[in-house]
Amino acid sequence: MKNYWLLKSEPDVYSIDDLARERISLWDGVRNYQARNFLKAMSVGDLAFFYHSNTTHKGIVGLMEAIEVLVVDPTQFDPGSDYYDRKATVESPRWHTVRFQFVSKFTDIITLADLQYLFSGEEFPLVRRGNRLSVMPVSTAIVAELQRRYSLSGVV
DNA sequence: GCCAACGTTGGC
DNA sequence: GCCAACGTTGGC
Repeated sequence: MKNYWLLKSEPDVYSIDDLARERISLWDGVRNYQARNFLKAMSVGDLAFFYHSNTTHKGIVGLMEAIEVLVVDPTQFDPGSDYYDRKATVESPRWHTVRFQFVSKFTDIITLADLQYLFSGEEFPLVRRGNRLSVMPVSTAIVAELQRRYSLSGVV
């Protein structure tokens, strides 16, 4: 059973083009427990929509695949990192994450405005007002609807 | 730049 | 354990 997710990133920090270039990326720096718990629930082979947040062109821009799960986020141990967590220890790390591989960049961005038009906040937490969650599941109903309306290269 | 909607922290 | 103050995300 393949699950679908959506992960937000500010393109100024890390964009779909960065992932397209690097091909593989460790999704480090998540410091929210709900988001982390979703990361921990991912399985190898799961697909994740890549969402550009906090930018002029907000929306889903591509797709990536989980290739390694339950990876200990190394930035939690690095005092020089923005994501350093002094309460985390190597013996009992707090933050686990996922390594992703680039799948596709969509020809056309699925804009936030489109998503707001298509889905209610009930259906899709992404479009819920004030929602800040950076990692969330995407229901199969939403995936099907997106597939019906857009050509989503890489979505099966 | 504003501010809604949280999540976290720390005093008690 | 409560909750006020503070910090952050992210749309607008």
